[in-house]
Amino acid sequence: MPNIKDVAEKAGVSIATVSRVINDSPKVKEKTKKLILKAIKELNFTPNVNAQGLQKKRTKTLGLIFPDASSYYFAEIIRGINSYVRKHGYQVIVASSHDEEDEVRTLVSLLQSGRVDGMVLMMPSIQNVNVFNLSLNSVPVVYLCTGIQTQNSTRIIIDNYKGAKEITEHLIWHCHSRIGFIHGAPNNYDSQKRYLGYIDAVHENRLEYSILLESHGNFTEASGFKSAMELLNQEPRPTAIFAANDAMAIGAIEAAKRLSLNVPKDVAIVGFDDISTAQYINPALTTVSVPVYKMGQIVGGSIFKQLNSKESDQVEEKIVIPLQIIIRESCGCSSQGIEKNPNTQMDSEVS
Amino acid sequence: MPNIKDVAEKAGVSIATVSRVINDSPKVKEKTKKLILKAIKELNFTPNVNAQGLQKKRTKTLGLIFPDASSYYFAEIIRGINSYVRKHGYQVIVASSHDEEDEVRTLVSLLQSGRVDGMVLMMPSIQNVNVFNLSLNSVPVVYLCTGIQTQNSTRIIIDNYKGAKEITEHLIWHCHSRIGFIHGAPNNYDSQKRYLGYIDAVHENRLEYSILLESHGNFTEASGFKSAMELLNQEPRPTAIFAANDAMAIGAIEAAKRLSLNVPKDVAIVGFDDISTAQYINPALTTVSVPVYKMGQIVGGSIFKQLNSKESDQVEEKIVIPLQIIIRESCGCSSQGIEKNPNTQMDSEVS
DNA sequence: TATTTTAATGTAAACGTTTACATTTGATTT
DNA sequence: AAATCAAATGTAAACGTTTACATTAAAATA
Repeated sequence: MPNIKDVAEKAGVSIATVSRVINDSPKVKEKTKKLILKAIKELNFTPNVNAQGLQKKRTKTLGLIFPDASSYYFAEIIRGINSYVRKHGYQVIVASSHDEEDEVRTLVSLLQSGRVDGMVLMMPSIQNVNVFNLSLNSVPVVYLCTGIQTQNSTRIIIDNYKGAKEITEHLIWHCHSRIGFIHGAPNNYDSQKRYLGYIDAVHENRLEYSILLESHGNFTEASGFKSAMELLNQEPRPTAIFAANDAMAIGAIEAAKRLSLNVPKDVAIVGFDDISTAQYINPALTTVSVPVYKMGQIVGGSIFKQLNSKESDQVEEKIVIPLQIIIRESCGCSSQGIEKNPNTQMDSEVS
Repeated sequence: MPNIKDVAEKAGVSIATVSRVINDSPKVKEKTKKLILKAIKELNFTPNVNAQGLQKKRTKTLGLIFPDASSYYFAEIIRGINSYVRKHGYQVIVASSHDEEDEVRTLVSLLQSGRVDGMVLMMPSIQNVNVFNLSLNSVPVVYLCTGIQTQNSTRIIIDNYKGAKEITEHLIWHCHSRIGFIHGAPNNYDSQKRYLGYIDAVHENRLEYSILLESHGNFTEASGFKSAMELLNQEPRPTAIFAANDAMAIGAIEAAKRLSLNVPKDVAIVGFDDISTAQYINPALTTVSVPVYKMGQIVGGSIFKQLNSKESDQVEEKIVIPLQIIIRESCGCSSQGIEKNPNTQMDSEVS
């Protein structure tokens, strides 16, 4: 594999000059530049990133850490981040991990070893907050969908609260008064915020409330099935269920079918996320759409902003991404959307 | 950030000895080893990977290149590869790209720049075969789901042919005699192999065949819809359709519904891949399941095998992964599977 | 033309490791 | 106790870049 020295020899210049054209420094005569470019092309030379990284302390690599479970977000967000970031010549290292300790270890080692210039951390679980403020100083880190707020880092979250409140209000608009809620995994940030949106909508509209209307899942379809079973076997049973994510909503729909209940007539069911399956199940799922791909762009943008700012002027930042509720059939609106509730736009940002 | 020198000073030894314990060389006295380990822990030292990579010419990083489109495989295969590879202390760089040229550029630069020790290349499109044999010599590369066979590289493919043939035969077992086929993207390797399986099943069973039974999509749901429309508007219309992937099969089901045809009564529809949506649509989709996660393991294993072998004894290898057909409702079997065709196990490997 | 100024290029040290080789230490044999 | 050998450690060069500083070449001024 050719190195900078080979290029220098071939072009009849010093390696410093070659390095200058690689990093396109302005101070190289046009003629020599051409010469060097030609040599580079002829030798098919590519600078060694390890050597560059060693010198510059910049690797042009970003690290992403994702929870093992949420493979739907996974693909889309990676794509979003990747497509944005590659325009700037950056690469992306991904690491998924199940347990949190594992995750932190990976994270710290990626950063400390100089492998990455910045990190994106998706950490929806809210335990072990303290593990963090660790050693991430001076390295750009973006926290995605997490309750943790650390100093000098940016946090990007989706407007869970507003989305949940609006979709609950949509159910209320359908004249439901006993609305059940299925929680996601315990300690999960998103789930908790969604619950807050639900409960506020319920209270503000003076609906009936009881602890019996709450059930606890863990974001899987199976847990949604089980939780819905519990809710629907009560007397009187809820006339609507809001599950903290789509997978559980789908499980809930199965449960309703199992109990020979018609969705949405006997019980309306809505979810959160707008996973691709949502539009295909029967009835098509009314849910809150999370613009995962766009999120990727925002994440990338934020990292670069941090990368290009002085250490001193790094500020905490919190970016809230607005969501949109998607009306389909499972809420009781017809599939053609004739009965559509007009009050579904989201523009403010509360969380 | 502390470096090896700091550790050496703190432990009162030379950097060479520290390096030895980092790479756990056997020739360090137990006592000094303990001393050094302690210093490492106290300083919270992590070796700089750029410096290591520069010296050792090993980065402990693998590159994955994926086509931009197939985001379903994406997540699962990454997870599989990642989980396998991290046990060996490796990281994974992902790059997705739409056009092929882009892809090749990324690939070559990743390799030449010393960023990765090996590559996984998912390249289902069969054009530009020549672009390849380029400069990938001596670097472990695994080609995934591609028709390209290069020297000194491993190719891992799924048993498209057998899966397609079996699912077609399943339709024949249901007494269908006019079976339509919807092609995937032009030049796509998987699609072509699946077509071969289809056509052989049709011919071997002496079914009616006509070019009118073929239609061309591009793997998207929309294209499946359009292609199915063409097929179903013919007279006499096919009584069954095999789409080269699930997304198109789902589109085809929509098309049937639009034409007020009952699936599977009026027309049976089957797909390929077993994407997660497949089990939720109505009717649930009969399809061929591709064990994506397991594929990841196999890929990782193959890369390591290459990494640990001498340059000389690298051999071409072709690994064929067996698939399994999943009987659901859209073929005409009842959802309980009472009518299940017993002849659905796959054990041999032909492709 | 001689002198100053500016632009272009070159020299060499640094970045943080690994490792062949040299040296020291300690144990074993005579 | 001296001589030999093995084990443990240290020294220094190398990996391929970047960049501050030094030098040379070219242009502008006197």
